[in-house]
Formats: sequence, structure tokens, C-alpha cells
Amino acid sequence: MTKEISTGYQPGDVETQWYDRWVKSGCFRGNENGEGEAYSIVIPPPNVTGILHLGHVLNTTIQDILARRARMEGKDVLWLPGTDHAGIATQSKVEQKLRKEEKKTRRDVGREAFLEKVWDWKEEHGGIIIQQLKRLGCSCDWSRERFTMDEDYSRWISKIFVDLFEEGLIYRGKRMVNWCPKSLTALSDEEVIMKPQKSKLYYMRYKVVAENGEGSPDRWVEIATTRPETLMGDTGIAVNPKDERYGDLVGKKVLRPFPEAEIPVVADEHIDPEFGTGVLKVTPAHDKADFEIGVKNNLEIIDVFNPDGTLNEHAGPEFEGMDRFEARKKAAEKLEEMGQLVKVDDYENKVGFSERADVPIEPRISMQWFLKYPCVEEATAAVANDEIRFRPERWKKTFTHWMGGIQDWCISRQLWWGHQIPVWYRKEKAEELKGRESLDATGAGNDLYVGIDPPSDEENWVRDDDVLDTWFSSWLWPFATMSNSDEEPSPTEKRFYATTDLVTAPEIIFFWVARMIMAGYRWRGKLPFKNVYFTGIVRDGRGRKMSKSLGNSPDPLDIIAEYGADALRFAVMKTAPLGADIRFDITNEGGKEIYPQVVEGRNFANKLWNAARYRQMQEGEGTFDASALSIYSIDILAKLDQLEKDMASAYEDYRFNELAQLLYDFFWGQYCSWFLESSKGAFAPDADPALRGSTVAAMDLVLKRFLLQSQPFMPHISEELWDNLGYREEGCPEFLMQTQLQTESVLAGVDPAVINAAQTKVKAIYESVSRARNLKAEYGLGSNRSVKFIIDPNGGAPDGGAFDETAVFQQLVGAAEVVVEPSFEAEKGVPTALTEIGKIYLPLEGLIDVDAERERLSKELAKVEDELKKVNAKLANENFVSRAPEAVVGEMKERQVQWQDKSDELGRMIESLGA
RNA sequence: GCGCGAUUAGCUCAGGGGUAGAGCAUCACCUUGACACGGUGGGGGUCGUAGGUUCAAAUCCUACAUCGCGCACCA
Repeated sequence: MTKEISTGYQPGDVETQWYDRWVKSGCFRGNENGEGEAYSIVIPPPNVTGILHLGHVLNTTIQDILARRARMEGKDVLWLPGTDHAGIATQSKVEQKLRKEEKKTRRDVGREAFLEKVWDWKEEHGGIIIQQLKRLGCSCDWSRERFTMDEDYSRWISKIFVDLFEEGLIYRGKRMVNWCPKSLTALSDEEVIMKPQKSKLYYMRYKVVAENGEGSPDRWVEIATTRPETLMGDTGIAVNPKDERYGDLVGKKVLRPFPEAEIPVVADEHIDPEFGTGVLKVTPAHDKADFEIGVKNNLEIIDVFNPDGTLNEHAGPEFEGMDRFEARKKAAEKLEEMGQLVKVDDYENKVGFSERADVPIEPRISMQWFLKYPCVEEATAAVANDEIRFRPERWKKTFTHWMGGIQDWCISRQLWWGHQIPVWYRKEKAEELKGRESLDATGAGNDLYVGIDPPSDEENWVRDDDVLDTWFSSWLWPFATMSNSDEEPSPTEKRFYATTDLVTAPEIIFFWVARMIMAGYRWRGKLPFKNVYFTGIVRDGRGRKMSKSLGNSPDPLDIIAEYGADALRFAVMKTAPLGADIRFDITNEGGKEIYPQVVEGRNFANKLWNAARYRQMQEGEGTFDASALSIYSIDILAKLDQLEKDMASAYEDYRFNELAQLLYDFFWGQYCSWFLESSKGAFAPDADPALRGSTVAAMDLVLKRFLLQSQPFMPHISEELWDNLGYREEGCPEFLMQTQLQTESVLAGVDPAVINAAQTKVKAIYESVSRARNLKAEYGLGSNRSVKFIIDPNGGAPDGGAFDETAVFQQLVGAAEVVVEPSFEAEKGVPTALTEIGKIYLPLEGLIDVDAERERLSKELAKVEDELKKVNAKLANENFVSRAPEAVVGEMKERQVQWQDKSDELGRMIESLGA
């Protein structure tokens, strides 16, 4: 058996080999001493423990395309990568492992030892995602990779904290915060996700306390609540002051059923009389709104929960130690027993969930550090007046809205993995200071130390236990990755800050984007980036967001292994309209998951591969001689020019899907389907050597320029073909990815009139070919054998003369023979098509059927007349003729003539067939 | 409740006042000298619904419907 050589492109080794070579040659390194225009992006740092998902693929491919394109435009590019320590996520993972393997909690092992374990874990498992980004082809400057817990980077965090503390923007206070009972930490508002929940609305009744024996001894007031388990913490009930039903109750007391206590009835305008019974139970310790009502009315605050969401001693012995959801049932049961539960309705409400731990958060009063945001006005203005440009622009509104209602940021977390707050308390005063409210720069004198470095007599001090919110480190990312905090701006920063583009998901517009703008302005006096491109969300075929928990997110690495990174990149880009969501289609074929969009990408890569192979099969160098170019070569080169123009303009607007579409349409639809097919004659043994040479030259030109254009999207295969085809020129960089785009038109030396004439003629030929193929197919002639066409160019040839492109016509149509016969007199019933180059006859032996042909032509005539009717109607409309733009009317008139001619001609053809 | 977005062929999506488009899928034909991960041709759409503006609306405007996403202290 002979060995079969695969004609298909095998991406695997090709991709990894090129990637290694690029890295080794320093192609990705940002040059701070360069002289070109600077272009920079900082990567949104993925979690150090993260695994690549399709969202990352979308996001980083866009960045890679921007970076690669910028390099080819001669810019000095820095794409700065790194990872984020992801406080809660990482710590939970290690805690989980600890629990599973050693049956211990982090407290069992102690802070120091636990942190060591986290670092170990990070060394072992961290950075997987970096390897995955490399496999995708990302051209990041890995020599500058950063991690938010790096020592230099950490010093930045402390410095920023100290600055803000001294400025009075950071303070500590006892406040209602979002508490995660699973992670045992406070969370910022942004880390809480509201989810609709099917729950119950419990109607219960409290007894009104009789005053000095007056009033009805049996008066009850009905209250609706979703959280009966907190009633032990109720210290009042509230009604709307305007609510006539309850007006007389205000100032009286009701009896809390358990633990039994008399609690006051207060009036508050926030109460909606329409909701439930119009009466609210007030639990100041466990609800933000209740807290405010409590403060206003001087109500007692009773916390009935432990930090982990179980109930504490204040709930009474029956409830102590019980989980909050069990306690809910139990409280309802108990009310029932007491005859105080009126009814229970099904009810859907929204409950805040911890983003990371995915459990309902508990509003809880606790001592936390807060930040009043700096530079809010400047940041708001920067986006409002497009100093920072958002794409799509609609996110501006969201941003402005949030900035307008901005709340102080709870920055402390009761975690260990993260940047510990740089605050020390004098040992003997520590307990007192830790409990002090409203602690700020003015408060504690010499007993408080806030500094980047620990105090020199550290042994006399106790450090604050809390760490900072991970986002408190991320907001410095654009500049803290470039310079150290104690030094002048580094050469890297001087050259590459502010960055050019930021590519990120709209989900983190508040978490990250807004805060970076403020931080950049506050500490660098410069906005951190010029453009922000918000990507869409990657969804599955059913429109659901891809997520690990749904299990609907395929592993990009599996896809890459099967189809290649270039295919995946191309697939994602082709369906990534500006900021709109992407549906990642998955179909199932015989139990195997197929990704149609990626298949398309792979097929495209394969097409590219084979088109290049075809070039390699033609021997020798081409010689570019403008005067020897065929009309087909001129045509494809003109289209190449147009492609480059269209690409440039689509890049301006970040229209990545359009860019991918342009590449695809040009290469497959124009170059392969038409040009390569039409050029085959030039390689026949008896072909004119000048034609052959110029055709090869045209092929080379197109391939070269096309590879330059496609490199950012499909870097690996483009590089491979650039190499295989030997397109590197003397004195040019080693790699395609370093090669500069050429901007000069490929047809610069050719007379525009010649180009125009060639394109007109080629267009006519191609259209006629389509008609001829059509005719063939209509008569069921699939094979190219034994098909003969006769062309009667009688006045129909585009240049007015005889038709001289029969060879190409024959090749394109797939015919055995094509002859030109002016004024050909066909037998009756010979199938005919009316085309741009004349009448085309398809004589069929034994198949001549006058009736059939008449019917076919009649059908066509009907279509033509339909069009003609439409055009006629339009032109008969006076309003149209007088009010539509001249150009539109002119075009319509032209169309009228065309359809009329066609109709006449078809009419004659039918007539000639006889009745 | 307010705001934003989407709704175009079976699927994934372009188009954005002037003749409804692509890829996939489907059907028919084709082992034509790069590619069957290919070639050729066909079928398939009253552009979510109802109004309005206009000579002309898939496109602009207004409502509504469905889906999605933000924001909001309705227990």
C-alpha cells in the first residue's frame, strides 16, 4: 500500500512549535526604548487558580488581535500579563482541600501555616491558565508577568492604603454589611448577586399590649414576613404614618411571641401599606432597611445569629445552634402551635447571594474598613466626555448611573489570603482600639500605626487581622504592574502608561473598570486607558450563560486539541459582534459534541492550507509585470486592495466579526472560488509563459498580503504558510508576526481605466458563468464531460467585440467544449441563457424538447416581468420621481432598461420556438 | 418598578430607508489537474406584533409581546 499523504492541515504541532519560536526570539517583548508609537494593553488578570473558559478565549483573543495588528502597524507593543490572587476563591479551595485531606479548618492550622499551604497550592496549581493562554497563541510579554501578591505589587497596596487613610478617605466603622456565612467574611455590594427565590410569605399576628387595662384586651396586629427566624431579634414593628388602619397603634406596644417581650410600634414612611398587611416587623440587626428604621427610632439591636448563620443564645435555648433555614421552619411551627400563624403564601422574592460561595448573604452589623472613593468626579467626567471611550457606547450610561449613586466601599475581608491591612495597634491598647468605632487618621494618636513597612518595634504592636478586598489590589493593575511604589515611574511606565485599550467583560464595569479609572487618576494623574472594549457574554445554544455549575461550558483546551487554536480563535471572532452576546453552538452527532462554528474555522484554515499548497505546486518564481497581468489577476488584486481598506476601517471601530467575515469572504469566496479556478488555464502545458509568470506573481502577492492580514486572527497557520511559501524577504524580520503591513496598493502602477475595464469584464464573465452552470444543473448535467456550450456574443460581449475568454469560461463552467459562434442559429428547443456576454446555448442531443424549453424560458420571463413591473410602478409614481434623490431615480431607470431588454429578448426567444 | 439590549431562513448571525444576505444544516448532482475539512446548483424568510412617519420601512418613531441583562431597602 502506498502511504497516503494527508492533504488536510494538522494544526497541533505547527501551533506549539511556532509559539515556542516566537517566545524564544522575544517577539512578544515590549520595548520601552522603542521609537514607534506606543501601544499597550494590560490583561484583565485571571484568577491564579482559574481554568480557561470560553469567556477568556473571547476576551484574550481580542486583545491578541489588537496587539498583533498594532505590531504590524509598526507600533511598539506591550501586552502585559498576570494573575490575580482571588482572595475568597483561592482560600476556599485550599480550605476545602484541608478539610477533605486533613479534616482540619484553617483555624486549626493557624494563619502562618495556612498561608504557607496556600502558597504551596498556588505554586502547584496556579498559573495553569497562563499555560492555556499560551496554547491559545496569546502574544503577551511573559517576561513582565505579574501577580497581585508579588512583593513589589503588595507594597503598592499598602502605599495606597496609607495614602487614603491619611487623606481621611479610609475609615473604620460599625455598619450593616453583606456577610457571607460560608466564607465568614464581609463582602462589598458588588459581590452580592440578587437571585429570584421561591419562598414563603408568612402571615403572623402579634398581640397588642393593653395600656393600663384600657383598650381592647384582644387586639391583634397581623404582620407579613419572609423571615420568621429573625423575629427573636425584632425590637419593634413599623407602619406607614398615613395608614389609617394603624394610626392609633403608633406609640403602643405589641408582644413579641418569643422570647416574649414588649416592643414598640413606630411609624416610618418607607412602609408600603399595600404590601402584605402594611405592617413590618423591624429587626435592626438583620436587615439594612430595618437597621435604618431602628436607628431613627432608637430601637434596640439584637443580633440573633452567629457568623456562620446559625442562631445564637439571643434566639433562646430552643433555637441556639440551629441553622437559619431550619430555624425558619421551626419558628413557623412554633407560631402555629401558639395559634399566631395566620397563613402562609407562596411568594417569589429576590435574595442576595454571595457571588463566590453561592449562599444567601446575611445583612450583619460588623466592624469593617470603608473607603470613600477618590476622584469620583474626575472619573465620571472622563467617561462622559469620551476621554475614555466605551465601546459599545451604551455602557457609558450604566457607568454614569453607578458613579452617581456610589456608596462607600467595604474593603476589609475576614480572610487570610490577601493583602493584610497595614494597620498596627499598640499591644496594650489593641483590644480597645479594635472595638472603637469611626477610627480614622485623626483618632488614635500614637497608639495606632499605619504604614507601608511594619513599625520598627514590631513586637510591641498587633496587626489588624483583616485582609483587603481583592479588587482593592486590582484597581491599581495598569500602573502597579509597571513601576514600583517607592521609585519614580519606570521606563516601562513612562513609555506604556496610560495604556491604549482595555478589553473586559461588562460584568466588572464597577468591580474593576470604574475603580481603575479613579485609581489611575488619583495616583498617576492620568487616566489608565483610552478605550474600553466591553465584550459580550458567551452563552450556550439555549442562551444560557456558560458556567461551570451548569456544566455547559466545553473546555477550550479540548477544542484546541481537536480543531486547533486558530480555528477556535477564528470561530469566536466571527461570531463576536461588538459587545453583543455570543451563542456558542453545540450540536450532538452520534454522542459526540460538535461545535459548528469551530468546524467552520477549521475548514477555513484547511482551505488556506490547500490554497497555499496549490501555489507551491506551480513551479518557479512569478514575475510581476503589470502589462502582462490577466484581467482575472487585475480583478483579484483590486479586490485585495479593497479588502485591505475594509479591514483598516473595521479595525477603527473594533468590529471583529466583520474583520473575520471579510477575511473569510475574500479568501474563500473570491480568491479560491473565482480567481484560482480562472487561473488554472495559465498553468496548462501550452500556456503563455508571460501569463503564467504574472499569474504566479499575482498569487504570491495575494497570499503574502492576505497572510499579513490574517496573522492576528490565525497567527499559527499564517506563520507556517509564510515560512512554507518562503515569503520572508532579505532584510525583513524573521517572522511574519514581526513583519510590517504594506500599505501601498498592489496595483499602484496600473492605469485605473484598465483596472476598471478588467473588473467590468471579469464581473460579466463570472455572472455569465453562473448562468451557464445554472443551465447545466437545470438539465441535470453534473459532470463536466460531454457538455458543450455555444456562445453567441452578438453585441453582448462587455467590450462590444468578440468573446475571447472561452478557455476560462470553459474551465469555470466545467465543460468539454465551448465555441463562439456569432449569430448562431440554434435548433428549436435548445436551452439558452441570456447573459452579460451574449446568448449561451447548451445543445443537448436527444434532449431537445421545445415545450420544456418554452416552459423554462416562460418561467424566467415571468420573473423578469415581475421585476419590470415593480420598476415600472416605481417610475410611474410621480412622487417618487420628483422626491427621491436623483441617483436613486437614475438607477431605477437603468434597471428599467435592463429588465425591458431582457424581457424583450426572452420574448423573442420564446417566439422563435413557435407556438 | 425603572433603565438597557435582543427578536431577520431549521441553527449561528450579518445588513440598518431604495431588488432580503452568509455559514452551517437540508435536497440534487459531481472521485473536474489545492482542498470531500471539497465543488456546482436548488429549496427555504409577509425581517416578533400592531400602529405611525415617508414617494419608499426589515431599516426611523410609538406602543405591546417574548427572552436576556443591569439598577432599586417592598418586608
